[in-house]
Amino acid sequence: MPTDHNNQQADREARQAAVQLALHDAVIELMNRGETFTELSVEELIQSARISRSTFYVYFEDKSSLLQALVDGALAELVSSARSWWEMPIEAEPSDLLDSLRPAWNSYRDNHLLMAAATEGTSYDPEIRARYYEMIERTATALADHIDHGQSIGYVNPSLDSIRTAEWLTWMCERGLYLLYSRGRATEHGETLLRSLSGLLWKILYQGYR
Amino acid sequence: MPTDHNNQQADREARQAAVQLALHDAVIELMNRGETFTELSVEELIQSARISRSTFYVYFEDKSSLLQALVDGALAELVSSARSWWEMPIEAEPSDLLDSLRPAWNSYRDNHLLMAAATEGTSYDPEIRARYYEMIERTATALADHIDHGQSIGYVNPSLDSIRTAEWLTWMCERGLYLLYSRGRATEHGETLLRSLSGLLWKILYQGYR
DNA sequence: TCCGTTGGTGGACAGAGTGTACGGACAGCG
DNA sequence: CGCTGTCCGTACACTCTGTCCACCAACGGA
Repeated sequence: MPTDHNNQQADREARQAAVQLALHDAVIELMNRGETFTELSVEELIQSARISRSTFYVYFEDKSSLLQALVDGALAELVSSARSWWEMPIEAEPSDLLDSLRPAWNSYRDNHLLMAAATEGTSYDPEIRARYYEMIERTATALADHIDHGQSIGYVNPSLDSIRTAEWLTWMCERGLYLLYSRGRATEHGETLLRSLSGLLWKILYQGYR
Repeated sequence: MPTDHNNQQADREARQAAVQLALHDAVIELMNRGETFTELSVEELIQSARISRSTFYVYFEDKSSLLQALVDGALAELVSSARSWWEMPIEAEPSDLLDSLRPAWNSYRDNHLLMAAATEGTSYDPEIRARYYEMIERTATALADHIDHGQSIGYVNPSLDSIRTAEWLTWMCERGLYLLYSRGRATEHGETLLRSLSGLLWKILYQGYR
């Protein structure tokens, strides 16, 4: 009896996952044609995903809940991929910092359409706003902790206000990535910008102390 | 005859300006209640401004052209208010940089609702996007020129790639201001963040050279 | 004063998109 | 075979946008 109930639940989840995957692919395809998620209508989505309107609303309350489902993983992955930066060894050199930024950079790159959709959703969707800003705050907190820790050990510039510095630097990274990828300039300038970012971060945080 | 024609033109412009002012006030009021410009409907706007729908469409093609008219001045003012930074004297000290940032900071603060509307409009409105990004690029270019000039004279860190550095720093400032003001945290944190921003900019650009 | 012109208004309406309800078709299971 | 669950398509009410147009008030000129 309970086993049967769990089986039904598992089946529903599998069906939802399948519908979500079809919609994910539809979103990616339509966005790759130049439309923003904001501009996409539910009609366009269901047609591209080849599901009926009724089915869409069986599994998702609205377009916002679809976006939440689509970006939750990407947001979490971005936060955790930044860990290589915080876990960089104490005796690291500038090239090590550059390498430690790549996981997060690549994570954003790989999910850049959804990340852009989330960024843009912050302006009209309270739930997306909450989730996205939570990601920003978690990243800034991790960076502030990294600064605090580095200052207590001696490899981070001790004159920095860790919280405020972490905020500014987080905003800089997040905005740069959004602008870079949403404007289709990553192919030509991505590596150059990543290197200059790494250089700036090194200069701000570590130069003279590491 | 031409004089008469010019009189009619002037009258129309005066009428348009009056309608635009009513709509500007409506926008500010509605946004101050927590709505984003994106979320505002033309219906809400005309009701708040106490004009008819037909009148709105006599003077504005759509909501986008209203926003363009509303933000053009604010965008131009922001760019020109940053000039105090570029024109800072060569022998300036950290506190001078802090002071030179205030005009732009205050300009953003005073127009923050419209600036937020423009930022958010970049995700669904090509014309707003073009204008807003032009503002960003003009600011980044002015900063890059400032860096180049400072490097040639010797008061800016010569190891910086001026173009890329200018881009990152512009994005940081722009994003910080948007997040600060759109999330209603400026009252508690504005001054602190401005000071930490100034400190970071000094450290990146001038420390050891000025 | 009268008349013509102008500008704003409100109402009507078509179209686009959203979200809901529901009947029909079909597959799977007991 | 009958029942159940799922997906589908259709219909529809609602909201909002943008357009059209008749009406009216105000104004200026003769």
